[in-house]
Amino acid sequence: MTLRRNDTPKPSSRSGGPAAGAAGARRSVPSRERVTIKDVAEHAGVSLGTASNVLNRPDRVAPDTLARVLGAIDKLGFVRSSAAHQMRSRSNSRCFGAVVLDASNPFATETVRGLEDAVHEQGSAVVLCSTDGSPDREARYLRWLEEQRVQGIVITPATRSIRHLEELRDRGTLVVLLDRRSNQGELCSVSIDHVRGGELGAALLFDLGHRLIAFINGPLHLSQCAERRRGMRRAARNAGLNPDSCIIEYTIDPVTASGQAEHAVDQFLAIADRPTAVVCLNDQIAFRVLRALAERRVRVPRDVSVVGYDDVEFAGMLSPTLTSIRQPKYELGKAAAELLIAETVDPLHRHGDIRFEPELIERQSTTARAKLNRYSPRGA
Amino acid sequence: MTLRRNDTPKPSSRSGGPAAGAAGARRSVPSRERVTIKDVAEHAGVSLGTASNVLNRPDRVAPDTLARVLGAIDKLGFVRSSAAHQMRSRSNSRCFGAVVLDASNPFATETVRGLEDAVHEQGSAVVLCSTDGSPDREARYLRWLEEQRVQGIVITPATRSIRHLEELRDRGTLVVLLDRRSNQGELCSVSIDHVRGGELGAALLFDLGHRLIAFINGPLHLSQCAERRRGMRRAARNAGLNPDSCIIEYTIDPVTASGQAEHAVDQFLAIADRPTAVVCLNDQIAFRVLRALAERRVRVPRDVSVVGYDDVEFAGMLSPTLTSIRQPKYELGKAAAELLIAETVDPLHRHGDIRFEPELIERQSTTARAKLNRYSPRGA
DNA sequence: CGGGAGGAGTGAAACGTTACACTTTCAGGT
DNA sequence: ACCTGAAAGTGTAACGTTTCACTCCTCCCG
Repeated sequence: MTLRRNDTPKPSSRSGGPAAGAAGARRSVPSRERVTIKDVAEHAGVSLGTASNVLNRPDRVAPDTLARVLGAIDKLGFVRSSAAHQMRSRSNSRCFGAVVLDASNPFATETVRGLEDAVHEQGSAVVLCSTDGSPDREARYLRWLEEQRVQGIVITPATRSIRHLEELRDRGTLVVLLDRRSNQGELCSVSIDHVRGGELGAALLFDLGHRLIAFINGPLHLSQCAERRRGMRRAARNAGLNPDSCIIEYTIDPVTASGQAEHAVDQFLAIADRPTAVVCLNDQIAFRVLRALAERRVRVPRDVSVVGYDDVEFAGMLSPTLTSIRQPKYELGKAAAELLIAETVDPLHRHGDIRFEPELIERQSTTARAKLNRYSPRGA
Repeated sequence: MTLRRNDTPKPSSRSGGPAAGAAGARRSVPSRERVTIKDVAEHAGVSLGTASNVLNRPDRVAPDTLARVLGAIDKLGFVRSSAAHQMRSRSNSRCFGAVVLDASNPFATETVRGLEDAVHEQGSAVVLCSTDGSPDREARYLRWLEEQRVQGIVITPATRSIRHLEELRDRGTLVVLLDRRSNQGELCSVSIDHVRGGELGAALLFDLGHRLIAFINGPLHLSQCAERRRGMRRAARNAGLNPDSCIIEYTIDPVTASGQAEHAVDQFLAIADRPTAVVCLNDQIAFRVLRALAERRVRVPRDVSVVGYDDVEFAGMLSPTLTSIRQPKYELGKAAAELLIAETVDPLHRHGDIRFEPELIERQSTTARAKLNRYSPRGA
C-alpha cells in the first residue's frame, strides 16, 4: 500500500482554552486533569450536592443558583463521568453489544444499523464486535461486554453450543440470539424464517413452469442452509412434485467460493435434460452464476432463470436485474433491540422467539419456462 | 412487514445456577445483585486487598491462596466492574468511538472494520455512531462518548465547522478526522488522496486515446468531489489537453440519485460528437450508467468506456466487470486507530495527516477508443 | 406571636475497585 | 539470641458521582 505521510508541525498557537496554564506545554495537553463536579461546585460557590442537583433535579434548585452553576459547567467544560455515574447508581452502562461474525458483511451491517437506531432513541449506543467465527475472539468480547455491564447483547454465536451464553444471561446480562434459535428456547431470539425463504424462491420457479431446478447451497450444518433446503423441498411437494427428482443440489463453501460456483454451473449445464433454473446460496454467488452463464452464451432468463438470496443493494442494478429473496435485516436488528429494552423494563419476562418473513423480489432474471405449457397441473 | 411471534413459555427449569436462592423466582432473575470482589474475598476467606491482588498482581499471592481465590471467582461467577476499575484507576474506558455518516454504507463498514481489528489487539472495542449527517445526532453521540471517557474518536464530521471537535480535543479526548482534513491542521486526520483518485481514472482514459470524457460528479461543496475534479483536470493538462474542452461535467445529488444518472446519460448521448467515456461519482452510479447504456443499445466498452469509484465488492462480478478506483478503506481505519493509540502512549504528539493513495483497478468496462490512433501525441 | 410547611441548600455515606502503607511471619546470617 | 529482609496478607483511603437525612430560612396561618 502506497503511503504518504505529511507531518505538519505548524504551530498555529490557539488561545482561549480554559485555564490550560501548564508551563511549557504549547499545544493541548491531552492528559490534563478532568474537571469534576466538585470543581464546578467550588467555582459556583455551592456545595457538591447542589451542583449534582443541577444535573439531576434542576427543579429543586433556585433559578439564580441554577444559572450560576450552569455557567460554571459551561465555563469549566465539565462533562460528567459515566463511570462514576454508573457505579454510584448501580445502573448498567448505556450501551448494547452487537456480536456478529463479520461487521463488514452487508447482512450484519444493516442489522446493526437497525439496532443502533433503536437503542439511540433511548440514549444508548452500540458496541461492535466481529468474531470472525473465532470462539476465542467471541469470548474476549463477551467478557469485555460483561465487565462493561452493558444493557444487553445481541449475538450470532460463533460456536455451536450456547451454554456460555446461558451462563452469561444467568449472571445478569440480557442476551438475544440473532438469526439463530436456541434448541430448547433457553434464550430469546430474533431470526428469519429461512424455510419460508427457500420455499418462496422455489415456489416462484415451479409456478413459472420450471420442473428441474439446480440449487447451489451451502453446507447443511449451517442451519440456514438446512432450512432453505427444507423450504425448497416443501415447495416442490406443494406443487405436486417429487423433491428428489426436480431439485439438483450442489454444495459449495460460501467462504472460499472462488471457482466453485462456476464449477457447479458447468456441471448442471452438462446434463442432457438440463435444469431451466438455478437457485443460489446468496446474491454474490448469483452474480458469479450470471457471469458464468453469460460467458457460456446461456441467456438469462430466456434459457435459464436465476434466483439469488439476500437482495443486496446491487441486485437491482445489474442487467438483468436479479430476482432475490429479501430479508428484513434492518427490522431484525430493531426488533432485537426492542426485545432487550422490553426486558430491561420488565425483568420478569417470558422468553420469546421473533421470526421475520422473507420477501420475494421478482426481477428480470426469472421468467416462465420456455416452450412449455406454463399452467401444468398442480394437483396430485 | 409480516411478523409472527411465538412465545414459548416452556418452563424447562434449570438448576446448577450458583446460589440463586431468591425465594419464588423460578427463572433467571436478571437484576440479581452482582457479585463483587468483596463477596469473592469473603468466600475465599481472605481480605479484599488480597482478592484484588489475585486479579492484578497474582505473583504476590501464595500459590494456594491464589488457587482458593480463583476458585471463589469461578464459583461465584465474579466479573469485575470496569466502571469501578476505570474510576479508581482514573483511566479511560477501553473503547473508541467511530462516528460516521452511515454505518451501513460500505465505505464506513470497511473502515470501521479496520478500526475494530486494530483496537481489538490492545483489548478495546469500537462504539458505532451513525450521524446520518445530522449535527444534532452527532452532538449527542459526541457527548455520550466524552462522558464515557473513550480513548479516542474517529470521526467524519457532519458539519462544516469542526470547532466543536477542537474543543472536545482540548477537553482531553483524542480526535482523528476520517476522510476529511482540517483546514489549518488543528486536528489529525486520515484520508484518501481524491485528487489522485480523479487523476488516475482520467489518466487511464486519456492514455487509452479518449479525448472527450463525461464526468458525473457530486456537488463541489463535498471536498471529495472538488478534489476529484481537480485530479481529472490535472490529468487532462498532463496529457497536453485543455480540461475545459475535454471534460463535460454533470452534477448529481448522490443521495437522491434516482433517475439523475440516467438523465445525464441521455444528455451526453445526445451530443453530436459525443463523449467516448464516462467517469462516475461512485460504483452505484456506474452500475446505473451501465444499465442505462445497455438499455439504449450502447455497447460497453466498445462504444463507451465506464469508470467507477470505490471498487465495491460487486464491481468485479458484473458483466462487463467494472473498472474502478479502489480506496484502502480497511487500512484507513487501521491507520486512524494506530494514530490514536500512538497519541495515547505519547501525549506530546505532533498533529499529523496521513494520506492514502487510491489504486486503479482496470477491468472490462474500459478499452481503447475505437477507430482512432491510440497513440496520439502527448506532448504540447 | 408561635408553629408548621416547605423551599433551598448542605454534608456525608455509599457504589466497587485499586494502590499503598502497613503488619505479621519466618528463614537465614552473624 | 538478635537483627534483617523478604514474602504474604491486611486495612483504608481514594476515585467522581448520587442520594438522603439533615439544617436553615422564610413565609403563612391561626
